[in-house]
Amino acid sequence: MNPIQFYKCLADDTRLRCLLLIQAEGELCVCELMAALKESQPKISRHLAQLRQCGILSDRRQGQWVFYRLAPTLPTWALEVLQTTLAGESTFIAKNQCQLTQMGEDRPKRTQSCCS
Amino acid sequence: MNPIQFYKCLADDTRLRCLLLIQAEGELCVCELMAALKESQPKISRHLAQLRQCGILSDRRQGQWVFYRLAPTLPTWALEVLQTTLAGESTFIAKNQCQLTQMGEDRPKRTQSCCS
DNA sequence: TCCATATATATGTTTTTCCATATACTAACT
DNA sequence: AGTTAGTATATGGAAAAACATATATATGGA
Repeated sequence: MNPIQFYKCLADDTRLRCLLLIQAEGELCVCELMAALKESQPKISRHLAQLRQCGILSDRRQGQWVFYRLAPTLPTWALEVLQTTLAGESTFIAKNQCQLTQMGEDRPKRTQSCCS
Repeated sequence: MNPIQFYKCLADDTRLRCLLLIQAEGELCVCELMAALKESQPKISRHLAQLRQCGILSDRRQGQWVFYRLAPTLPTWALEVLQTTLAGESTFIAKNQCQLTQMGEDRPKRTQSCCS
């Protein structure tokens, strides 16, 4: 993981919020991030694609939804950077977490990967 | 410290090298960073000014030289991010550190801040 | 005046965003 | 099974915005 490429990924409002939310929640799909950030679908999708191509996120499809999580191959130092940021600036995504919970029953249900 | 502003500062090759070098060495002046990075004076100076304006670096003048160090007001999480990066990607600045030592006796001498 | 550093302007490049459209999957109906 | 409609996500292309760099010039201290 090239540190410049990594930090360029964190240096955008949309991407950093997505990353910290995914880190806090474990796994999120595009429509959940749209709701949490109140941003358009292409915008969210574009940034997630960039994060995936850089090796920061990995995705899995479950039916119509695509769920994103932190890539298991992410170097330890990069994971620590994300954890440190979330711990030190937890208020940064507070509003987004609130807006995520407001989805209520509209949030897609996760099925375990064993029997999807 | 706004995390987006912070990460934008790290998301540039020149700035990240300067930051990690300063962190590794404690304190460096413009001409030392010019030698370590083999970059022009205005380029180095401009990036250092940005890092200072963002509150990541602080400077002190000693004679003709201006020394930069990490700002004492830097939030803990931001300092930890820098430390984690340096520890995890120490080879990133290896060549720059080598080029810095090649300055030899041309490196400006530090006098303690008490009697500058 | 000389040296180290800072800044202004202009320019070229990268990044971000928007709109439209394409793909992938599901459900319902026949 | 095949067709149609609906939902979720991805992507191509163009316009706009942000960023980095080079050259020239200014400042400030010895």
